[in-house]
Amino acid sequence: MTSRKAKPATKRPAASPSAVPSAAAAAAPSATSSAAPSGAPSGVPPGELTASVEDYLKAIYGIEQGGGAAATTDIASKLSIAAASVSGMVRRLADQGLVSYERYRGVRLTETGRRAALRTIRRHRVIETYLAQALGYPWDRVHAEAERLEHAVSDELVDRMASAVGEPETDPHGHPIPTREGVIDETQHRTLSDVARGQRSRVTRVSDEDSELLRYLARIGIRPGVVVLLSERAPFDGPLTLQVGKGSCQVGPALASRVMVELLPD
Amino acid sequence: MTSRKAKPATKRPAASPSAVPSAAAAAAPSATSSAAPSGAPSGVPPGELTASVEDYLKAIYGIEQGGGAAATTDIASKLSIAAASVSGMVRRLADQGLVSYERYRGVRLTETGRRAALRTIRRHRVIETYLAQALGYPWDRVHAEAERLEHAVSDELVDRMASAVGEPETDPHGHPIPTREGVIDETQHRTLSDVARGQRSRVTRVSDEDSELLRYLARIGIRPGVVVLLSERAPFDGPLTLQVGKGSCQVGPALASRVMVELLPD
DNA sequence: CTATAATGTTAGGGCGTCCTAAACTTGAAG
DNA sequence: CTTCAAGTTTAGGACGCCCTAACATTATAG
Repeated sequence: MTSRKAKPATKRPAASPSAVPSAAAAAAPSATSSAAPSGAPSGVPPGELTASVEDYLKAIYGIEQGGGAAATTDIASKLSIAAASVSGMVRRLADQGLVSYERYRGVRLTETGRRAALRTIRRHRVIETYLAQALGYPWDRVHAEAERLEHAVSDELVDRMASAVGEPETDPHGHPIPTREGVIDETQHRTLSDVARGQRSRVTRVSDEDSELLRYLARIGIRPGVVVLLSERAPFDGPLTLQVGKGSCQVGPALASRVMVELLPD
Repeated sequence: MTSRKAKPATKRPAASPSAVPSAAAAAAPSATSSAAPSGAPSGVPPGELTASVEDYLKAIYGIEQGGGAAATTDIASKLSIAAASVSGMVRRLADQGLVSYERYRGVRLTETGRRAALRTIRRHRVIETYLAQALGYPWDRVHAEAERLEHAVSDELVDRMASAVGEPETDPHGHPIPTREGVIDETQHRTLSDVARGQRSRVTRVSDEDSELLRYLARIGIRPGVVVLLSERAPFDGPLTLQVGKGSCQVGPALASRVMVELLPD
């Protein structure tokens, strides 16, 4: 439950007395796990989600962050599976009350689904951070390891790992770690591609899934916290010239779009 | 994301565990089904075993340690599944060359199966040790956590954990940890039940699966390394009286049979 | 050396997850 | 408004792993 309180009763669309608010159904933010006799189709003992389901929820969460509902094909490509398989699974997720779903219209996480997604994301990022800080894992390999471990660790272990590395707020790639309570910073950052010529910016996050990209970024000195000056940008989506530390380098748009930054004054 | 999609079977060559002392291997009399039949790629690149398969191999290894071939029902009860399910799985294990199997005659690990089992056992025990030593896990809870993690960790992570806690030779319950190369101390220890009255012995290992038992053992001071004097033994499989440290206690045969010891000279 | 008990296997299902092929929806372009 | 491509769903399979029932084999006891 990240968005404090959120919508339940407070956010009704004003005076309109028309008591036919469409299928507001899925919203039903029935508190935690308990009964929820009315809306909930079939209960899922929390913590009983399969690895697959957790992967779907994570994927859907990620897609929703960049727009409205998650489309079948987007989910499919993010998970590297066939779109047809997604259709089937999505129905099951809906049956479990984790997503709301209208055929041909995409998927949205319910509050329950969102919480489950954030729990998995927390696990993933805590594990990544722990591996890097406590076990000296290189930052380009923590993702793959966390991808498997996130489905196997207990809440207790995650909490112990988090506290062992000082309750970190971001993972090694700069992504925010949800709290135990499911609160996460959802600020959208712009990427290096959005930075104007002459602008200085500070790297906040980098895409973490591509190991090779991460190794390259490390080599040219780009990691969260580093300040970058975009000194030149070739036209037609050409390469950008960057000043990083006391060196400089040129990067293509594919890389630039994977580096998130915040603009610095002046 | 997890890349499923196992179409072009192009996985890593699965780093072979270096110096393996000769593979006496499956050259045994008429190995059931040695190689993959033509056509269907039924070969299993090592390291691609499912969690279930790893559990079976571990169970079979454990049963073989206490006698010859592993019986279907023993495997079933160790894994808490129906005997019929074991029959089916065992056939699949044989197809993969992990066990040799003769109907109605029980199962034996092949050399390949044995190595796989030991790798899983190494993972399990390294994880247990790491959790206890590096993260302060209580010894009665490491087993359950390791039981899930053992199927998810990479070899690299296991090695890093092992080296972080000083390449331990035993887990927190005293069980020997196989080396990377699959070498393990298979000495059979006697249990407290086998100790004669007046004998002193040193605890070497304790059964690790029962969390309650472990808590109780901790309470009465029994852990690997501790010296115990068996001062009294009631007849008819009755309780034993032990001197542990400067205290004394009485324990029943169920507990005594779960504590492994080595006898001390008088 | 038979009965019967213990043990093991086959038959027939079910669930979860994935796949390909084929049909259907939707939305945008003509 | 029709047409078509892109996106989505259904149909029909497959595989892994589990289950219960029923049947087969082996072991044991009289």
